Amino acid sequence: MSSGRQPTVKDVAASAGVSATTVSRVLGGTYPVSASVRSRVLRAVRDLDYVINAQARALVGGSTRTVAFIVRDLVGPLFAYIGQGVELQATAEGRVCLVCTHHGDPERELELIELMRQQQAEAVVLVGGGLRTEEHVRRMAEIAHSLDRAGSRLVLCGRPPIGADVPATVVEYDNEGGAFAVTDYLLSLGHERIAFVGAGEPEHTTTGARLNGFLNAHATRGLDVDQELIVDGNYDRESGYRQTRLLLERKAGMTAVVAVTDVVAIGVLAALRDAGVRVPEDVSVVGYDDIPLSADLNPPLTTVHLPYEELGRSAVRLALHRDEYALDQHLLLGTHVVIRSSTAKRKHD
Amino acid sequence: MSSGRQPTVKDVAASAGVSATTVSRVLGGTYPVSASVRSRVLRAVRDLDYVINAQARALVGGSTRTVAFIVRDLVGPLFAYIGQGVELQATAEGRVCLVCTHHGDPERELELIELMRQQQAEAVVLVGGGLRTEEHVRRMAEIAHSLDRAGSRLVLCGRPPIGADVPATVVEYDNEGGAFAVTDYLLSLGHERIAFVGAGEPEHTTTGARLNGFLNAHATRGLDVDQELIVDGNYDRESGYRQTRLLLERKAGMTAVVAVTDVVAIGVLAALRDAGVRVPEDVSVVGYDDIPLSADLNPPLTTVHLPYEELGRSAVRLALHRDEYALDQHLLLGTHVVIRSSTAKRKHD
DNA sequence: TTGTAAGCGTTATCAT
DNA sequence: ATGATAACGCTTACAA
Repeated sequence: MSSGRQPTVKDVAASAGVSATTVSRVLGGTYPVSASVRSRVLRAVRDLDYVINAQARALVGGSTRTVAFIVRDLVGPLFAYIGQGVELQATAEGRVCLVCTHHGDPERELELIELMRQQQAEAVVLVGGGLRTEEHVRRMAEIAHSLDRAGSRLVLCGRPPIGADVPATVVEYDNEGGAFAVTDYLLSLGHERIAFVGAGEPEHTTTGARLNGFLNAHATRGLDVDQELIVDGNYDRESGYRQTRLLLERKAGMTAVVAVTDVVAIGVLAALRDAGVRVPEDVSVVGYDDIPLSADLNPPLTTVHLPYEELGRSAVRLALHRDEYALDQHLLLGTHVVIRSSTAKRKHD
Repeated sequence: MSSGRQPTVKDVAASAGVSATTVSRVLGGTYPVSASVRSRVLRAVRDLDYVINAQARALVGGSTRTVAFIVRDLVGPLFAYIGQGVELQATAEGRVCLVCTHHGDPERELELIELMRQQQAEAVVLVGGGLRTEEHVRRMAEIAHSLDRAGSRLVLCGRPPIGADVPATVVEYDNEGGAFAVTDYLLSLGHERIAFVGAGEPEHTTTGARLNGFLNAHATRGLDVDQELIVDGNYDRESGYRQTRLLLERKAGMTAVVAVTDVVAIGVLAALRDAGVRVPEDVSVVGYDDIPLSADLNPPLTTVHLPYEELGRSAVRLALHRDEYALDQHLLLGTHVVIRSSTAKRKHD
């Protein structure tokens, strides 16, 4: 009965007493086939437990119906939500998703794009911010052209465009505007010494833009920023914790903290709590991203809301229908401040 | 110069003045090639910006070097961490990851497995619990055989085995044992009326096993469980919130709550807080999963720790090296209770 | 060491 | 409506 290998169209054809072409037509549904033949074929398919070989189909058909998304990691809440949007839209459009993580290594990111090009992905979605160095941008532009030649599409999701004549789809949210708004909110509460935690990677687009918004909010009000209050760190909870401890130890005297992300803010909150500093009575804290758990933190976190899922969905939608849109696709989604309980008016002492 | 299509081995061969076979050998590194030819080929590859077509290679080479993981959703913290483990191990083994989400729909889960079979995935990893109905188990067993015939491997990650002679790899953690331990801990604190929140899907393996552990812990001490305290719900935060409100409204009089997951526990905590019930002074709360944020909740949550990442890594490792292991692969990873601040001795009034 | 030819499983083209 | 044949891009005998 069953040999060792998988049944192919030929096996099905033989079993149904028709040609391979006919089997293909029944399965593809692209062509008229007589009812009797159709049912015989379908029966053979069931009997043999046949499934089509997607590789072979892609080889001749042209498209793999595959979308790739490349992300820092799967566990960052923000990335996960954007990834969710990517996956949902891809599935809705009948595509399969490939996923890879680069753990913050830009070199690895480039390798992964190459890998996805080998996989003939229809679109390669880069989720989250990236490096902004001249070298990196240049290589990214080259890659965009490579993908374009291959009929694929580079999509920057949560990252600014990399050049006017670079074939890429860009879907970003307003990092600078959101940071401006939330900083301005703190200033309006009377805070004058506001720390920025997580400025460690200024060439990184996300950090850079958020830091700019922070600085601009001060500049707009004619305020100077004490450089002592702008501290390093990456996107980890640990980083927020550590840097806040350092700020406290060196008696920086801030009455508010802007964390580069909600996850960092979680570390900030923990450090303050451990040091016996009350939030928001003594120090106000804000985050960025509005990850779903931020309302359940202690205290609930004031932050900037991002349309994460919409971001992922738009990225895929635009990339797959790029012929229907303008050539230089660029979508900037809005953000808004969500006020919870981690912020309060500055207490004048 | 460049035509519209992607360069192929033939183009590279022509450009380097060699045969396609030689190009393949250079790129595959599987065969001796003279240094001069090698460098000419590599130059042509760079000049033409050639990348190999993974589909075509898979078609002839046999393997796609692809691992699929199918998960409820990407944003559930536990799933994300397990998925992270899957992705890490797959990458470490030189594989590419396909990812799909079924949003809790068992029917959809089966469809996705079929899709992954078409994609010729080397292994199909099902992350998280599943249905335990006779019908579902039967179909799952069939699928395991189908995949096996196709040279692929079904992996159940966080789900019990589905039969002795079913070709599948199983990596689970001790749901029942963990639930037993954490319930026992609450009983040892003097609690007698303990609610179980999230028993809505008893045919679901995860819920079923945890509920069993909860009941056994009582039985072992010869205690009866008031059925009123076992309430419905799924795995959402909202569910935990809603069911807790109902418990309070109907004055169930519990002094402790076991939530089926940490995410549900977050809802429980929120509902208690909103009702002015203090945790742990008035009511103790425990979760399950030990998601990374559970230490940052208000108050920090006592819960059961799972080796999430290890779970995902083992799943992939075993599946890809199944020839080196026993045929019936079954790994049961341990869990342990993590005591934080959401639990306290029952106050006798 | 290198080249020729066949074949992987599918679909598109051209017959019939 | 159905079938034969070529082609997709690659690798692996087999030959030289």
